[in-house]
Amino acid sequence: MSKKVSIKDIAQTVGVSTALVSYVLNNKEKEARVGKEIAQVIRDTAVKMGYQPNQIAKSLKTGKSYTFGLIVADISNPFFGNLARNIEDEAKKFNYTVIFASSDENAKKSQNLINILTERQVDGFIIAPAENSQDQIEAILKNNIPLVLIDRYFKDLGTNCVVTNNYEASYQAVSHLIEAGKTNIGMVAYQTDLAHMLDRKQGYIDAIKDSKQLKAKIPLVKMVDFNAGQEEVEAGIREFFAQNPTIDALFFATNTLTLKGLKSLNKLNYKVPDDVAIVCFDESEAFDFFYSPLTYIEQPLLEMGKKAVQILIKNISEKKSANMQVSIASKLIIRQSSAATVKKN
Amino acid sequence: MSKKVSIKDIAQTVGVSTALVSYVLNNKEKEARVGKEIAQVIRDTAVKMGYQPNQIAKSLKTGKSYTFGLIVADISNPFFGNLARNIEDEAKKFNYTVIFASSDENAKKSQNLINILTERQVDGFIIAPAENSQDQIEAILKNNIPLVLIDRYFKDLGTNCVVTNNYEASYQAVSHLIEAGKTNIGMVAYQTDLAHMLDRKQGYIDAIKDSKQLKAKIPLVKMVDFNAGQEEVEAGIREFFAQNPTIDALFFATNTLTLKGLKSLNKLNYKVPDDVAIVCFDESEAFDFFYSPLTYIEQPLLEMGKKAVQILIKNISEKKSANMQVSIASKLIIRQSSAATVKKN
DNA sequence: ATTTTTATGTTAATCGATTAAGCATATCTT
DNA sequence: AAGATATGCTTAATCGATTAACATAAAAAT
Repeated sequence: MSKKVSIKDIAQTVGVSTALVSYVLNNKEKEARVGKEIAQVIRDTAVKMGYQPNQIAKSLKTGKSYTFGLIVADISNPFFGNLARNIEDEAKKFNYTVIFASSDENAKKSQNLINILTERQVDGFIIAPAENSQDQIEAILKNNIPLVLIDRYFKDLGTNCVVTNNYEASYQAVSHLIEAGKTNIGMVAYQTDLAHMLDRKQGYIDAIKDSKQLKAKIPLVKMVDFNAGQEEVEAGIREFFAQNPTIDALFFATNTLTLKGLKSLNKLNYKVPDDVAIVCFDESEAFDFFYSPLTYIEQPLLEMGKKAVQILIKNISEKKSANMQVSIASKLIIRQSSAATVKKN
Repeated sequence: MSKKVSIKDIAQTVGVSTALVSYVLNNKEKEARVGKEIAQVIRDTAVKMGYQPNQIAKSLKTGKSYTFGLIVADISNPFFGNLARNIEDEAKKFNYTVIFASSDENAKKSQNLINILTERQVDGFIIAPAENSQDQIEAILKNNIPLVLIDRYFKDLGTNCVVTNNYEASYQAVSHLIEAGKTNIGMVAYQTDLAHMLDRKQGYIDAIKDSKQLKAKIPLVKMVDFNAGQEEVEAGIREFFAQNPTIDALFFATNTLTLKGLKSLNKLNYKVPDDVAIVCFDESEAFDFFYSPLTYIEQPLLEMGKKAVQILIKNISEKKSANMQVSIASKLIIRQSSAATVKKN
């Protein structure tokens, strides 16, 4: 390492104290009443010597790292990748940098990541919490580290969170299927207690129950494990149809489930939308290429990312947890996969 | 912030010096000849008080941040998201943490990110360099900060890099199209001087020229701007066909180009593979759902990510740049979109 | 000619660790 | 018994900044 230039080096070259250099380079000349000429000399010398402040030293002294930790389930999932990108961009506006980490929906990993990031003195966390990570979240709060949950949240924890209107969006999506004439709508969801998933489920259930059109108002939900691979999902769907042969529409709870589900339907030779209509939560580049373009719920990832950062920054600067629960509306994008049933005679 | 527990707090509680605490908590009891009993007391107290080392302070003293910077074009692009994930996992094995940033193929942004990360004292960089960022890379090298380029590289810079065999993979892919009976194979590529793209182009060109089968050995390459949206790509492809009406196969240079290209082909009503056969570099979840599943070049993202981290760690620990150029072979996945032409009569 | 201001700088403590060097005691050697 | 060795712990400098408190010379005021 070709020894980096420090404030001390500049001070020596110019022939002043390090204090002066610090004041000037932090634009505190006014408060510190630094002479105009010497200030200019210091600035010029800093540039000439290629000075780059040591953010680590700065952080140690000021207690602010200008970094936050982003913990998602899996950064390679485009849903989180997109979210991460929006968070990154917004964070940059406030001179913040983001350390990311993937928890794989695993509470143990999650705890480990939180520890690592805490040791690194992140100024705050943005977390899409894994199941059973409630204690961890509470611990962060107790340590007074600013925190915003994103995508998921815990009902009985009054933490900051930014989510979409899971219940309403699901309700609307399912209602749309009902209006399209579907009479046996099943839902495929992840087996989890995470509130956002329960909300989506409840939205589905209530839409079914509230329906004036449906004769059989019996919700049919197929649960699949979070870490289920293609085979498990396929087996689940096969079973689902076996138990409920009259299903004529499926509502998928996430993009990953949808992708595996569609592959399963292809294999099982179900035609969309004639045999089964489809609506799904989240989007995917792939949905545009399915032979019957998918109707999906588009989440406001840009707004969610932005908002999460803004709340976090606010919390950091005001150092009291304002506890904002923000819900941003999703949008149902209607396409072919949920086309109205044509009456056959 | 409920004041964090420091080594000093532990020292006071136990009634020893901070040095002793430091030695014990860093498992240097042997070297420092710390008494067995007191060591245990220190350890217990640390746990009881919930001590978490301040990594920032540690970094300042030791000069190692156990962090590296990952700069890619766009973390929301699944290609980079996947790479990032693999890098994250491998880094974790060495107790490293990753700060990520997206350069948007923009040299100015890239320089800005490099500065920010340098100030944060990252121990090393993994970069998928943007066009015209050669100087920046050289500057990092001159500063003796360990660096590994990934995905892309610069021909005349002897830096560490981990890439796939772009030339050979393209050559093989195009040869496959030729064998499948295609006679007018066009390539759609990004307009850039980045070596990996030139390699892909050259692979295409040479495969055409070396062919024994082809009558017209004239390479046809359509260039598209890096930041081209759907419309520009569509216009480009329309033009491409207008100028070369006999094109019966297209080789796309990246996943993003492919996605836009396929949408364009759909709009222009070309059928795959009958009107145009398709092969593309990179993969995408979407490729599985195209009506004619795509033949594509699968890059070894896991190996690339791992290798990049390993080289970086090695460079960091040995503090001399070994300069390894690693190329890992891609794999051609053949599916319907490049099916052999059936002779019509 | 003092005293007060004003203008400019410097000193030194501090953030939370690490670690070489030093200082007692105790235990061996021969 | 006297020096050598081992054991156990402390001191204090250091990493690269920030910043409150203090210092001093020149200009202005009285």
